[in-house]
Amino acid sequence: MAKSNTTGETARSPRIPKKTPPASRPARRAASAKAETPYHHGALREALLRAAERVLERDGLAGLTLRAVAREAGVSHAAPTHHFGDLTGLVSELAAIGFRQFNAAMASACDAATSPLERALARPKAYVAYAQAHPGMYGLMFRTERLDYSRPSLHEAAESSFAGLANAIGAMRQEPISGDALTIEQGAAIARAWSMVHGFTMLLLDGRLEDILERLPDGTTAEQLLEAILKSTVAGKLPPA
Amino acid sequence: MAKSNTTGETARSPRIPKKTPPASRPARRAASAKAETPYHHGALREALLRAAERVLERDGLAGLTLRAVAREAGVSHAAPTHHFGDLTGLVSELAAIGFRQFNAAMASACDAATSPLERALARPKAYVAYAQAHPGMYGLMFRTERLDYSRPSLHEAAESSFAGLANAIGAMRQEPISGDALTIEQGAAIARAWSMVHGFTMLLLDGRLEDILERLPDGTTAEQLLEAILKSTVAGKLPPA
DNA sequence: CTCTCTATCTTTACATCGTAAAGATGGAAT
DNA sequence: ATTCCATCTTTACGATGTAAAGATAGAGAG
Repeated sequence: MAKSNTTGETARSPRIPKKTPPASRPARRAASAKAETPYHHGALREALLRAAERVLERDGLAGLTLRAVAREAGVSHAAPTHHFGDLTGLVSELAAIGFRQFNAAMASACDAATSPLERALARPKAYVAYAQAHPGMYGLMFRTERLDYSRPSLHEAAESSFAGLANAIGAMRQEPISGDALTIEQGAAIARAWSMVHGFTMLLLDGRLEDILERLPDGTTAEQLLEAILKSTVAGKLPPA
Repeated sequence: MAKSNTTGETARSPRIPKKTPPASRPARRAASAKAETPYHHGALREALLRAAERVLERDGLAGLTLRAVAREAGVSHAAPTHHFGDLTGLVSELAAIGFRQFNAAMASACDAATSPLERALARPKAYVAYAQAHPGMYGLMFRTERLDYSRPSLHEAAESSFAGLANAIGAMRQEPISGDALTIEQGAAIARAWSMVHGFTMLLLDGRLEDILERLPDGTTAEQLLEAILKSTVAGKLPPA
């Protein structure tokens, strides 16, 4: 039954050029401009991750297999093993990339906001927008059971995402969130905001909100529904302008 | 790539005894008291579904395979094909059972409530409680991508679950929900309630609320956190006692 | 400059899975 | 009593994850 190998990870040292990284291999592969898949050396790890993201968004979670990624990158089916050790490893590193993209999208949306109302709506709207733009990635991050959060990259990226949420809630309540202690009200506020947006996103991606959307006036969009939810939630809780 | 056979379904007529159903097979398998797996005849379909639920709650979603279910039921690995046609078929029928259990749990919790506050909290609390008691089933119903909602049993059970939610929201707002048209406020209220409880449940089952729970006063439980969320959400929106 | 080492990649192999198709079996209808 | 056919088993095939052994080529030592 798959043996549940969570500790795997064969890669001894992921091929970091120690000396003279540039111009050491002069003319083996025509520089690296058009070399999508640098045959035996170079940046296979990154190429595999890019290939994995392509496969994921093209074929969905079920299509994201070690062999499909290797095919997409043009290498043998066992090549990913040396870089990620495991399917769990590859998937976890890709999820870490997803969390970083996700955090960046929300941060930039936050920066663009001006009024308090905008600042309150910017994050959740960016949250849902990212999931709609990258449904495969969002599913990888929140639907898969095959993630190894003990990996530093994934742990850090997910932690950073949570910290961003906590800070946003703290800012909205005008009381900075401490790093190591929360009141029950603070915890409830954070959990409520995250639960609502995450739940909305999952239900939306799963098509389960169609039953609601098609009963709303003419062509109401999911974004409008989300905005209605957010405004009714945030009503009266904003700091005075 | 699995060919995505969604239409499969071989079963021509699922062996419904047309005449003289009882006492027609007198003493082949020692009645049906201790006969867990009635060899060649009887209720293999139901036995498979029971076996599937056992496998699911024991080994999780990843362990729920056609062959594992067949092993658990003590039949050959191809036997489920004639009853469910497909892994999608088996999984969808099991999910339908899950939805029915789920609906029954929430209905009985609703009936037991007396005060308006209790009535408002009973459903969401029963929702989360069911998911915690049957994490495999809840994951099957809401995490799997391999469900076929065109199957009548699953469609009906899921629809009934949604109707129960809509009615509860309508009762709380003291304005019965129409079957075919919703105002934006009604849709937002339904989507908000569902999103929040579903999101909370998913985050809780995925262990993602641990970061919050361990920062709360001493040993605050998930139930207490949920109650704090619900009370702050429902504050001032209840009909007068 | 040559030789060896070793990380990287390929090949081969195996258990498991879903699914299709053909063979066996036994209750039920004629 | 005999035939039929739904049900179950057997066999087979392609796909997957993973382990292990073989090939390759860049890097470092002499």
